[in-house]
Amino acid sequence: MDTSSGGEETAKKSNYHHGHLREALLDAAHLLIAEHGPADFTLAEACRRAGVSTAAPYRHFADRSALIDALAARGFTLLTERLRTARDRHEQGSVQSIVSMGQAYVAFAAAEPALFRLMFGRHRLPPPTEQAMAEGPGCFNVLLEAVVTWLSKTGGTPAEQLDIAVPLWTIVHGTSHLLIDHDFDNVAPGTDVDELVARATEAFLAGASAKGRE
Amino acid sequence: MDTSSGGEETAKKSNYHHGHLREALLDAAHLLIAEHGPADFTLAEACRRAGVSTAAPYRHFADRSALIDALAARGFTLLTERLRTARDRHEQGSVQSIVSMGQAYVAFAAAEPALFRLMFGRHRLPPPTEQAMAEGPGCFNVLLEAVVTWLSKTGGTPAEQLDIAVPLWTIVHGTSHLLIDHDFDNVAPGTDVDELVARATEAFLAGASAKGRE
DNA sequence: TTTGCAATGTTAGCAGCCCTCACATATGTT
DNA sequence: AACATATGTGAGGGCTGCTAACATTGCAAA
Repeated sequence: MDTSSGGEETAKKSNYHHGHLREALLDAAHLLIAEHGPADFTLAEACRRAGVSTAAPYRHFADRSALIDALAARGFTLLTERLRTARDRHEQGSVQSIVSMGQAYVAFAAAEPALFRLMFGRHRLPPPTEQAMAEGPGCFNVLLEAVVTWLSKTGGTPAEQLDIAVPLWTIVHGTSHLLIDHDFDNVAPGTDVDELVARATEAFLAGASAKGRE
Repeated sequence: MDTSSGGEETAKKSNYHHGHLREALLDAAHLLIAEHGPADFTLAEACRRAGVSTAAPYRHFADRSALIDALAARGFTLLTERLRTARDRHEQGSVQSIVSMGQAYVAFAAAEPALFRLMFGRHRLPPPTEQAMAEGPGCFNVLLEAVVTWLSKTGGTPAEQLDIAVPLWTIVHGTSHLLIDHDFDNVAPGTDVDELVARATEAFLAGASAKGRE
């Protein structure tokens, strides 16, 4: 992802016009929410880090929350990539492949807790953005495809894909939240989330395919 | 929960000293976060609703986030009650009883999304409060007990309780978050969360007990 | 090349928020 | 009755998001 690769000196001539302000603000915001959490994120501080006045962002974003939305969009792109990579480490449609995706999902949340919260936490009632409609599914589709393949191997039908994929999603999504909110610490300290995901996924798939067969 | 039962007129003599300010502020805050979300909650607005100056809260709470913590504590008490009630609607340690608890968990999140986010979203690194240590588990223990009973019926051992209870928790917790963040809307609109919880829970328990027996 | 316009930056300033401090008022104890 | 304590108020500092008017730059047509 590293968007700041080599910039900085390519066009240092003017210093009145920043040049990459939009990206610079997103980078600064990314660092800030990682440090202080999404709630305490301050537009003014991001401006300071980008070396720019507090009015500058409004040339690139409608308001504070628009910047945050843009950051979330970045996150979905990143997560989708990670899921594809994880999926491709094992045979298409295998349980291992599905488990691997789940582990990658949780690992992403663990590595970028603030970003993860941002992505899923903007509970905006306003019309689900076009973008959100495209990103969310884009991400979920990676799982759906794998599930369809798995179903075809275990004698299921594509019609059941949501019955399988959604519960799997809840498992890894719940694990992610509980992990980054430190809720395992009080209740089950030292939880190995990779193993947790693997066992829960395998048990669910076993139970689900057994049920389908009865 | 209605904490304001009958108050208001019992001691209306002075009106300089409010009398129930702490509770009144919590009630106002509860309403406000339900209306505008936890992020946009404003201490000043809560003061306005309670009919009090913006300096008054600091006689009862260290700061804004202390008030929010108190609200979260209320939430855990409430959730624990709901779980107990749900559990007792079916035979002790039955799958139905466990499913019922999961559905109550999700129903709580659906009814009080802002409160739910508050309870689990305060990712404070500062020492896990004594209270948090007591509340979190207090809540989780309701599930743990049911799982132990279930294990004893299906030939498992109490040592496996976390291996069963934690995945179940991730399912309902993930379902709750995805539901209140409207993430099902894009991907699986019209999802019946009660059925989702029931099927996921049953499939997981079936798969887990089959695995234990092999 | 020069001129003009659109893009992108700045400063100044408003309103709102959290929080503190000094002061006012009620409560209850001796 | 007198004091100590608890709980309220008002004023104000520092920060924030955002807007408006102005300044600077880059680009494209004349």
